[in-house]
Amino acid sequence: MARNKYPEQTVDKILNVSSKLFTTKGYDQTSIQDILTELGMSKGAIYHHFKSKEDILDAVMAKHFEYSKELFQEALKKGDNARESLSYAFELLASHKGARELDHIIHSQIKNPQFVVKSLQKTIEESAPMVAKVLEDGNQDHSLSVQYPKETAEVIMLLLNIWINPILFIRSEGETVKRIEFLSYFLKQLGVDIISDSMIHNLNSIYSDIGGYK
Amino acid sequence: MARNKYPEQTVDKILNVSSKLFTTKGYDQTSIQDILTELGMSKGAIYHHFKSKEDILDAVMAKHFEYSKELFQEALKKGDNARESLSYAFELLASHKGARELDHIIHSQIKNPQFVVKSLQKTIEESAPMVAKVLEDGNQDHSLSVQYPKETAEVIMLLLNIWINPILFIRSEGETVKRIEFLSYFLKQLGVDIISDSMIHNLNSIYSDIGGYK
DNA sequence: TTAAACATACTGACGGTCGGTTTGTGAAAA
DNA sequence: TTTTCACAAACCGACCGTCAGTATGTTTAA
Repeated sequence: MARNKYPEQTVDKILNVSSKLFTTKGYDQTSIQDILTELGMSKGAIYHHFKSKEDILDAVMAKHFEYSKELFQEALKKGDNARESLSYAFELLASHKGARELDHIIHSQIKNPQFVVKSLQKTIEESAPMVAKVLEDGNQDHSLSVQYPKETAEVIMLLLNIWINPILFIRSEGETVKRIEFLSYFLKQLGVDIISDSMIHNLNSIYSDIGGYK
Repeated sequence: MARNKYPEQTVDKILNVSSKLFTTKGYDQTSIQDILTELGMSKGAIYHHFKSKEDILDAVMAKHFEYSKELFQEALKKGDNARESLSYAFELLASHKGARELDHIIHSQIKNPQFVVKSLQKTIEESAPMVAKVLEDGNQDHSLSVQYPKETAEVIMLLLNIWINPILFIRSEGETVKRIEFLSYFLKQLGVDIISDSMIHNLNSIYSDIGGYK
């Protein structure tokens, strides 16, 4: 089989299988051959579409972030003002439905230093600016009052992704609840009162399901 | 040469050379052979003392954290109360003298996902508890008033290590200054008023020297 | 017919293993 | 006290399997 009519489908297949293997086995522990075997393809195929293994990882990450970006933007459309919009968006991301999609990624981060670092960078470069914009909107429509919107946004996303998410650090359920409470508390101090009790409950039950607790 | 009288010296040599190579070339980019060549030793020697390449990395990290731990504990002895002690300790860590020791480590993190993740874990598991204890002391002697000492400590150390440190994210000098200001501001909100203007200035000039700015 | 889309055989480097060698050490024998 | 010797720690280096990446060929849509 050569000269496929729809090479984009091939690229998609490669990304899907790679994503699955990277997140289940870990990036280092997944060989190109593993991907090829599962795909029933050849090395020529993969190296025709991607220039290196890391190039595949980058594409996988980009795809996932693209998805959560759309999810987030969609949720932002709800609510009467910026504060409510942001609340909705977080609630959605924290809901089972939304989080499930990212389950296997989140869960496998500990095995994947590469994943952690890449997702850190994407968090700062892509997610945080979106949140920052909403915070600034909130300052405009007076639903929020945030002194450092850009920095606050980065810290929120950073803490959510690597501190509260119970993957990097094995801990008990209670500890995660306290972290979420802390985030809520300190966001209030900063004039961002968006985390509801139901959201704390939701977040915690998600993390509990994922199995990050000892 | 076999059956060296002082094997600890051999272990030390291995760790020193490994640390240097890991931090200059990156962990993945440093081969066991690179280490052996620089040491003038054999594979048998290295695999006699360490069970794997990652085992060497762990030992290197442990050694560095041991050093900064001692530095921190020493600084804590100064000051009339917990708040002042903590201020001193941060000031020391932020000073040129103290930070220089960690220069090459910090500077090379971007090349080293393994380094970032390991240092994240060490930060939470070792550094943060030390800071948390001081915060609690501060609650006792009424020099501080912190509602969530444990969580606050973790967030401080996390932000210092991976958010303010301009290694993971290339940025301009002004952006780092703003992050430090933000940290100072939000610590005050949390009842931890320990970051002085001179410290902000110091931190920034350090990061500037290291060359994390574009 | 041309170039994109694959296939296949191969290369070099790397982490780790393993059988073997050297030598410090502690205790028994002289 | 001195000598001897068994043992294990320290070290050597050839070798192996694996893996990312390459060189070169073959097929087929346009």
